[in-house]
Amino acid sequence: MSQPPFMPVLYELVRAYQAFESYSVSHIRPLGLTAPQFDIVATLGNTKGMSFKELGDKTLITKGTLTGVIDRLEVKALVRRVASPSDGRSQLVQLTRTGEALFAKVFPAHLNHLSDVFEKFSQKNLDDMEFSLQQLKEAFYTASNNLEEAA
Amino acid sequence: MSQPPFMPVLYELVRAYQAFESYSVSHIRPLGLTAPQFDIVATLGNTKGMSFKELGDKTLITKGTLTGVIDRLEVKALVRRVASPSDGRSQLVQLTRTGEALFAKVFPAHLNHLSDVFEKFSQKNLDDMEFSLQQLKEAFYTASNNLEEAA
DNA sequence: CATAATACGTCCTAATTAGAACTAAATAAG
DNA sequence: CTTATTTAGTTCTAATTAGGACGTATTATG
Repeated sequence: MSQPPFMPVLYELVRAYQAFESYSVSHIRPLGLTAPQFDIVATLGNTKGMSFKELGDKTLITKGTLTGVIDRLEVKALVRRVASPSDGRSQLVQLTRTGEALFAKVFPAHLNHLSDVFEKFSQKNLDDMEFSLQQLKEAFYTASNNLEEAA
Repeated sequence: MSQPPFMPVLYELVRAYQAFESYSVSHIRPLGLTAPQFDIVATLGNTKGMSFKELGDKTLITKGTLTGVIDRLEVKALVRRVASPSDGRSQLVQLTRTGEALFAKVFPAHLNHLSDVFEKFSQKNLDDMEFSLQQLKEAFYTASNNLEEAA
């Protein structure tokens, strides 16, 4: 009946993530973008574009989902699909002129919004957080790999 | 152009959360449950049931979503809706006999699945992680409240 | 007590989500 | 070179997601 010692960590992980999402969205939503849409625009900013595969790896959005998100950004004229010159299966996604303008306006503002959260933290404090989260992430990766090997 | 010092923390937060979700779902999915459905069953286990409001607060599932999740669990005969005796607006959600049996079988197994991840961590290690995540969560809460006050 | 303001859960809509089947293209194996 | 396997992106389905409108019930205000 006693609670395992790792439960508080998982509880706080979920709450912290949700708090971040909620705070982040409070700034993104009024811009007329959803969180995934903003994520895509932010990822494409200052690049020459990238494939669906690469976009998915960076944003953790799976391919099935990504098709729809890009569709909607294309309707808004913020991104465009371009056939890859090197791979006939691959589509490159790029910001349009409009998309670049939005990125230039909105991305710095979003960083500013986020920076308010971290005002009170020292660099050491941030480093400790990063380290804790890395440890957690790695532990889940390791455990996942152990499952695969067992299969 | 230089990256704000808090970006690595946010990056790791998102990755750690995703890694947790992915690992957790790998155990839940084969049981025929989705993550939110499992979350509800786990939350209702060893209780006399609770209102939608309380369920939502505990699981961070918003009301609009919760109605559908409970609907599907009711179809599976794992939970039931009961009118609240004290509040005419409120519905209590309880596990059925079947739901309790599933909880008794599946919840310990899930804890066991999760415990594999944390094997290598000392208690101090876990405490540090929890502290870091609490700090993060609180910082987002504080920043959100500041926004509200400004409005 | 009568009315106003809240609170609870449902319904609706648009978007995201993952996974599986599918088509087309590239790469590996023989 | 030909076949087999793998990979990229689209399409489809079932479920989740948040937010807002809505009806009903409760609580606060006068």
